Amino acid sequence: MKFKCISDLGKALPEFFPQANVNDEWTIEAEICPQNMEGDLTVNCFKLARDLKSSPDKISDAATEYLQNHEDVASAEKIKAFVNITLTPAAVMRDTAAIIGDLDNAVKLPENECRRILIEYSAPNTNKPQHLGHVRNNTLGMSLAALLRRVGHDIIEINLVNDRGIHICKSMLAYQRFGNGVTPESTGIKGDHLVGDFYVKYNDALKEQLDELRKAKPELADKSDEDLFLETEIGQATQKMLQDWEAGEPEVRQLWQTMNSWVFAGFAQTYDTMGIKFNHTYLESETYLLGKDLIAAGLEKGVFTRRDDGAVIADLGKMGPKVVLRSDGTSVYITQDIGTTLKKYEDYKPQEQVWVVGDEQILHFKMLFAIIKKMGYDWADDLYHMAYGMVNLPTGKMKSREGTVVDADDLFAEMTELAKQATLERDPSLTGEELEERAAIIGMGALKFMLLKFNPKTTMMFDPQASVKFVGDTGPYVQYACARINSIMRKAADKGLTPGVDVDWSLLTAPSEKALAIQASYYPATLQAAAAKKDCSTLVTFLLDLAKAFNRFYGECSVLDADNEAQSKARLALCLNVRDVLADGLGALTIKVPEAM
RNA sequence: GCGCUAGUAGCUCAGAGGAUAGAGCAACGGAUUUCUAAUCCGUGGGUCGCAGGUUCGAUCCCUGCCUGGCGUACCA
Repeated sequence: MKFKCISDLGKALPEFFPQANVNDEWTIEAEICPQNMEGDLTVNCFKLARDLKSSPDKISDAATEYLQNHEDVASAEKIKAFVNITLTPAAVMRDTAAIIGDLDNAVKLPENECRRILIEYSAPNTNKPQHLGHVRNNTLGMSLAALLRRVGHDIIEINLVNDRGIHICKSMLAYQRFGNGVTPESTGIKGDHLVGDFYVKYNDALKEQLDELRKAKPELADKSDEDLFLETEIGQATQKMLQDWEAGEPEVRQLWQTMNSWVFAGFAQTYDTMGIKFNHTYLESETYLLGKDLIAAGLEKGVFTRRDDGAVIADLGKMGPKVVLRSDGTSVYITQDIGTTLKKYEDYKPQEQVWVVGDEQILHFKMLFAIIKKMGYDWADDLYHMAYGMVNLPTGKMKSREGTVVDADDLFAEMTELAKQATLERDPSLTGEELEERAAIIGMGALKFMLLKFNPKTTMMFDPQASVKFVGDTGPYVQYACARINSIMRKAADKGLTPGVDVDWSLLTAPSEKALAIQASYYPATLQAAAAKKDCSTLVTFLLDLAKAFNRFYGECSVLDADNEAQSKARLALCLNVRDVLADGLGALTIKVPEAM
């Protein structure tokens, strides 16, 4: 399918082995030959043994003999049960250019495999600004959306903002008591940060009252903060505020509206910096009552049962019983999620729903999906929790109490500033919008790339010192490869050099040229595999490998100063294809490419 | 206790049963009158947590153990 000699080999091999258990659809794959081995591609015959019902040794003998006589093959060498193939330069370039020259086509899934997928991510609370943990979530969510969209799926990006509840009332209460009527305008502080400051003030005040309480009543000293919350004056006042909110008390509602609007304005700015555009934002204040009716209906149908203590539960077999409605009739977390899951289904009729949510909620989502299934919705099988690990710092976990939380906006500003300094070092003449834009692209590219490099499920370490660099396995490394190609293109254009239509691929014989073309040709398969696994990190690895292959080529082969003009044109054509692949891949991760660096 | 998850170079991480286990950073040594050195080339660095098992072949699968993280709410 990809390389002609490999697909020919796939057709020919079964003829050598009449006992083979294969049909006409049977194909074989070649891998890129390891660096330390002689060859361009390698066929692993161990893997073919089962289908061909013969020994790896005999298969590799047959494959080697067949390939040695193939017109595209310069040499084929058998080592153990591997066949290492060196292709003729013309064959390499013909086969790879066919793929990368028609990227759009190569990358898209067949229409019947394209689905409508709803992805929910970010899901912040409106009581404080976003931090590094949100940045990982946002990056994973937006990149997954872009990746799936690139292979042809119809993607809907959803945010569900937690804008109500006791924690929201905490910042509101602190503002009432200590706010003196300040606003984002009067202080010049970004709205979400201003509200977050009051959340901090609240916790300080609460801690003070808890300390006093424990001093006054030594018998309570061992109780947890949670247990003592309603024993404090401020705790009671907060509880009262939540009740007033639920009763629709105008003054509380007004304050809530005002402070939330500050936070939303702040979030909008954060999302804009990252390049996030949600198709829709649900507000929990509008959805938090949704699940209750469903529970009542399910109770009648026998999906749920009422326990002796009055709580409604779902029996989830091995996972045990799960309370879906408290004995006082109020909702729990999962009740709302049941409601919003159905609401999202009704609103968008997706064929698949994805939640980008931390891995501490794995069990919660298993239960949610089991409940939806139990309620009789077959599409419950197409619900997917993309669980990702926490972000730790060299000092340990991020803790707001210890002030170690890395703020999202601060981080963006820092990355951009460092990118700006690095950019100015190379080109001091840059100023104004061009400088700002380039710094933003490089800084944000470095940050997103760094976060996407890790497998989503791993608990990752964020080292501010190391993460802030732009050398090595970084986004700017890949961007830089693109910038180098752009520069070559500009100079080529100055000389009136264009690839033209009749590229003579046979002129590209250097090992680094062949390796570059072969690496690039694996892009569509890599992209589709990453999409199938919902894992951007494999694409990141691929782009690094490709950029590395390009930089090696760059050092070895001159485009503008080649042996002759035909070779220059061929190399230029190769470079253009590579740049398209790199830019396309970064685009599928929502990372932009600067024109120059 | 039970469940999930991780343990790979000094550090951060890749390695969907296959070759002599890789990359970046850090260390050391080289490359620029040359299409951008945010680059390239090289050197050193490993009992893949430990012990068994399955297999022609195990970092990968199975079992047990050790160590860390998370979960096990009528919290979200």
